[in-house]
Amino acid sequence: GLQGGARAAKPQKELSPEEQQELRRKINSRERKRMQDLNVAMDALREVMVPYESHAPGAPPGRRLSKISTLVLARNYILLLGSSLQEMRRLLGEVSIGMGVNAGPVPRLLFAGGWPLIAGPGQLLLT
DNA sequence: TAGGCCATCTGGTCCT
DNA sequence: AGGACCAGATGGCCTA
Repeated sequence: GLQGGARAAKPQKELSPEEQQELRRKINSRERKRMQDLNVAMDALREVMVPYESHAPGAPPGRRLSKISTLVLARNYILLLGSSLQEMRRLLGEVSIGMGVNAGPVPRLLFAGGWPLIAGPGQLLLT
């Protein structure tokens, strides 16, 4: 019988060592391409995070963000945007109650200029 | 030199 | 069947 189960599908035809080598080369090449595409996406995200560069945990000024820092910081920033939106809606609600929907100045949203530092040095927490 | 970060290879599993 | 996705292993490079 088939010891260990018949799950592993064996190739229709046995491959010669040369063919095996060629197959490996193709698989490796695809994997490299996949990881390179991932890195292109990571760079695009990094580009949007440049204001963080000098604040990256453990990163001296001018140092590019590591992958992990890029992801953690991006997540934190998204979270911050979410709460900012929530706060903005709350303020807008106050204005419309006090002055009517179409009247009055729109409350100024105060952004501190640049990106808030969410994760300080040594803080790489996913919470 | 130890630790962090990274690219690559590899074998396994999942999906089309 | 073949490609995509994933995680473990390994070795190189760099910095404190």
